[in-house]
Amino acid sequence: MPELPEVEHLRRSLVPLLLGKQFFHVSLNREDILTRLGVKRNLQLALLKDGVVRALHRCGKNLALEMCDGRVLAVHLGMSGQFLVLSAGEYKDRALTHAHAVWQFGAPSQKTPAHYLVFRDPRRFGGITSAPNMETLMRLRWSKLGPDALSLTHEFLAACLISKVRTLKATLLDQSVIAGLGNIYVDEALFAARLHPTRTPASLEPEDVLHLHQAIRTILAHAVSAGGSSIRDYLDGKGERGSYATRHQVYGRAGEACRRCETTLESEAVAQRTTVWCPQCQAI
DNA sequence: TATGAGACCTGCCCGC
DNA sequence: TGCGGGCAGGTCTCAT
Repeated sequence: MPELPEVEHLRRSLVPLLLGKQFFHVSLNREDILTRLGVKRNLQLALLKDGVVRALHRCGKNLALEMCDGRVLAVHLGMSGQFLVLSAGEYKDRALTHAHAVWQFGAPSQKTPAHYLVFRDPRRFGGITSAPNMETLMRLRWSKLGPDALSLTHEFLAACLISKVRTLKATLLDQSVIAGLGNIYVDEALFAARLHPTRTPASLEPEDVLHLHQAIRTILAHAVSAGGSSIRDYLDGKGERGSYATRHQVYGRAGEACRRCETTLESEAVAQRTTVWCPQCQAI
């Protein structure tokens, strides 16, 4: 279930593998995973055929490949999405299921694809979006997202929480408020800030907001460094797992002892998501 | 306009 | 051992 740390780690792992490389062949095995923003006619063009990768961008949980000619392909991994770089031998050996889109790429001078970039997504909660340029992608999609959680300022967090009446959990999960947080890191941040997930943002004291801001920034930074949390499906661009799951304080630990106070962690659905908290450390 | 609830989807786990 | 049901969760759509 890739959230901001997993997508940022994926972006960093793909940069040295893809930057300056050219997509010689592309294939799309499921058309319903592709959304086109103003790229109606040529499917191959929409999928970046012949393009040379200029940059990889990220906003929240979204990743975008920008070509030297301006074309853009945005990727959302959903719950089970993977964006893998494989050698020709690995691609043939692994016979990947649910490989919805495949690009063959190599150095522009070679004219011979040496590697495969594979988008696979068994549960199909993710997808790819093509756009003629970054401006179109930003205007039609990314502008609807809140600020990226890694660059979130204390002042902005305080401002966007002040008017909200729903629960903290629901507010922090809302990508239009803050982009990048998902179920794992919201639970971890609320535990670190000692805030109960069902509290309303409007009930927070200024020091609560300060603690929450520090918790979000610290946890995300540590998670990015650790390569993210591999719970089930997540792998980075090289097919490697992240190690941050071993450092989770609450997520996935319902019924176990709190690592701070030994109280048994509780679990309940909040904002339609399984939520784990410590009733002692995170008292309402 | 803001918020909550349901649907989508499939692999995994557990109980029978 | 095999089958069936429940669970997991990010985003979109619809209802309130």
